Amino acid sequence: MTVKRKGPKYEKIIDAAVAVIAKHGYHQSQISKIAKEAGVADGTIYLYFKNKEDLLISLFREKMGKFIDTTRDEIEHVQSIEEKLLTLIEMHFKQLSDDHELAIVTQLELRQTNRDLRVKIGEVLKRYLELVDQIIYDGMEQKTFVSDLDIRIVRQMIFGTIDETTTSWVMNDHRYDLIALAKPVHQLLINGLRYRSS
Amino acid sequence: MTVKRKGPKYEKIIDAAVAVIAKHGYHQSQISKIAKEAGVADGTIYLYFKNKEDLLISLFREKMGKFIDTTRDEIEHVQSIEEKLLTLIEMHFKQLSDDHELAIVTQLELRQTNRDLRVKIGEVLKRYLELVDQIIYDGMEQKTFVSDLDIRIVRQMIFGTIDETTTSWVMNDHRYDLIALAKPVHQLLINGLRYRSS
Amino acid sequence: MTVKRKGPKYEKIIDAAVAVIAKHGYHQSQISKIAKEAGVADGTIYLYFKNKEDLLISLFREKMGKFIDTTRDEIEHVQSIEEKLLTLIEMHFKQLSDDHELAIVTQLELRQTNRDLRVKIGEVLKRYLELVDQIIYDGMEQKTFVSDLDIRIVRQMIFGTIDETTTSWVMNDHRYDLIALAKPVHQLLINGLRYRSS
Amino acid sequence: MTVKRKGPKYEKIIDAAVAVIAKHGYHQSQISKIAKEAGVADGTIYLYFKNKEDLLISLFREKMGKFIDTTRDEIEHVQSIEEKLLTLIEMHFKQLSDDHELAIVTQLELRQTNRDLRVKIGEVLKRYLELVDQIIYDGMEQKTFVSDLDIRIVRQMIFGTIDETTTSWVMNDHRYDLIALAKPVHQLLINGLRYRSS
DNA sequence: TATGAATGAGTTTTCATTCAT
DNA sequence: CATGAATGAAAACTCATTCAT
Repeated sequence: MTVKRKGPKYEKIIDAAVAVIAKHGYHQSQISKIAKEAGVADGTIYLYFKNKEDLLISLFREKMGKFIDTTRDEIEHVQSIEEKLLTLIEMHFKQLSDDHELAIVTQLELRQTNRDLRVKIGEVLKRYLELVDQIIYDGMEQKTFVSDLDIRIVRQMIFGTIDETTTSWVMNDHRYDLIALAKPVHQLLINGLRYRSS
Repeated sequence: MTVKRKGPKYEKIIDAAVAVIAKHGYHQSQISKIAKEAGVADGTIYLYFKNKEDLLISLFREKMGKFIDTTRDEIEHVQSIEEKLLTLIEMHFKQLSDDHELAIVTQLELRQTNRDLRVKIGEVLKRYLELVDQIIYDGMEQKTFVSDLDIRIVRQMIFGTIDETTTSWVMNDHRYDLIALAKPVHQLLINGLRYRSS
Repeated sequence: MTVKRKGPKYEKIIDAAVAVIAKHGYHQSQISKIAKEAGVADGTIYLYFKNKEDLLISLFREKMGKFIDTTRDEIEHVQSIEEKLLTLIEMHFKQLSDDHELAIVTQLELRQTNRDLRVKIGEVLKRYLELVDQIIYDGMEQKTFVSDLDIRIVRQMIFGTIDETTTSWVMNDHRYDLIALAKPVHQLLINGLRYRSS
Repeated sequence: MTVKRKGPKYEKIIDAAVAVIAKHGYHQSQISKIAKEAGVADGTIYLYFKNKEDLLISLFREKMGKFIDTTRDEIEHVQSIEEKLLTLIEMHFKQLSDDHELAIVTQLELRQTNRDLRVKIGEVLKRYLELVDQIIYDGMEQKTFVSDLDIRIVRQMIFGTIDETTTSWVMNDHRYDLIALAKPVHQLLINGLRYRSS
């Protein structure tokens, strides 16, 4: 039994899942609750998704796919490496600022899943990390960035910083303006901690 | 019914929990499995812990407590701010390198818990983040670090980078030397990404 | 989650509960045993009842409801107060004689439940006691009964006598004809203990 | 391993059981709680009682034994049959009025036990019912009471009425004077319900 | 395509009882 | 005599998934 991966209900179910998970938390998001929110029967979900894990991965894949595509498009439109990094950060913060529910789901709730699911989520994230890697690589190439460092470490600093910043913002109930943090975060990543006189 | 929070079995049960969770994953770590590993009866666990959640929080509190205390002691023994930050990173990497099971549990498995438990884990982590904050604060005071930035952002960069680096290492099955990454990570945080001629 | 309170399985489960409790006793009547007797899965019971307590209360309410309705109907068809009382007693004895399992459940097993459940059972019984009260009240009104006594005491005598008689019959394994006791019990309640010459 | 059935701790444990059951209810009266109330260790209870059921039966036997002995003594001191019945009722109400805790335990809590235990309780009660039977028998002999009725039915009326009256009083939190009900209850049992002109 | 009633596997926790000290 | 730490059996309930309609 193969499943349909499109149709209006496909998206409706995914959006319902995001809404339900954001509102009730991962462990209180039963299939029946998601089905009700989507306005379909429980069984209908299994016409579009193989099982619950498949729904969650699909959710992450669909939402992150658009997230990554949009980010990539924006990055292409700017020239300098430093600006590309700034754009990446801005887009990250902006897109999650624009969709609080999605932010809750990706930063908090979907991390409560089991190891298997998280491995698959990691695979989706790879495409995003490749974006980061490309910026780092180009920056090193043209000597905008220091080039004697392991690219993985740099990637972990950039992603770790962005991710931690976003998670803190979500855990503080989106109380402050996340987008405003893009510039100082960018500056910090570029210039580092060291104080330089003059 | 109040519980005993000490005695040889208290520690034995916590260590058993770490071992079982590291081996089988959070969701496959039933009380009966932990009891068997600890060499006690299921009911004995409830003489020392109120319930399963209490066991997990206690686990985190005990292990993180030592982790934080050790880190603080080491930091006090060095003078310069930059060295203090290096020591913090080194201690973080060293302690988790020395205990792969604990690394798996804190970086991967204990993050799969529900919101309530994670909030309590967050409270334990606060003491660690205060260590970080102190270094940042002192560094800004004495102009070792740039001082025009929000201390929270700096904290999020430092902790996010360390945490992401550690998690990647765990997800790659501890295949490489984590401690060796302390220096380059430290350098990166201090100097930032910018290439500087001269 | 709201539950369905009707359908063929609803009744089937209640009847299974009566049978299982009558046979194995209250404390040996696990949900799994009742489900098996009813020919449904354990989980199905929770589609029709909120929890085990809800099943037991529903059982009592359904069975006692019919019991009371039938009794009331019969009482209405007789004219004199004394006959009404006799009918009440006869109906009580007859209905439990006709359903030994129900007699065991209501007289012995359901009294082993906790205070909360017994309070709710008491509320159902109230409707029965109102029947008794009505007879007493009418009897006093029209001077068929002595009227200078507390109605509560009279009610407690009538109900206490009927209930004790029934319980004894159940505890003696229904060995004798309960219905045959209706007339002498009635006579005793009406005439009292006193010997009256001629 | 045989148990000691006397000594100061034997009584202390029984009294503790009454107090704990009256206060917390039958199902919340764990051995450990009773032991604590009695000021002994859990294990000590098993030096005096075979098991928990044995403790409960012993409790009932001790308390009911005194109850019955006292009642019998009082009955012997009065002459007429009618007065003997009145004395029985008065003693019943008086003794439970004097010990509210005991009243709760015997009327409500100890009835929640399983069939086996209740059978054994029934055996203790037999001695009490024999007292009742004796009064009925003598009353019939000397034509104070009607003599054409089954003695069991009369016993069930008398005991059922007294028991139901007492239980109602306990369930109404001993709010009214139980002893005051002895006379009207007695009168009702003797004279019955029938209104007699002149 | 869609439904939703039915399934049944799986786990935490309590507490009477034991027995080494 | 007395202790109290340790034992381990036992049961209600949830929810992802199926399948007859």
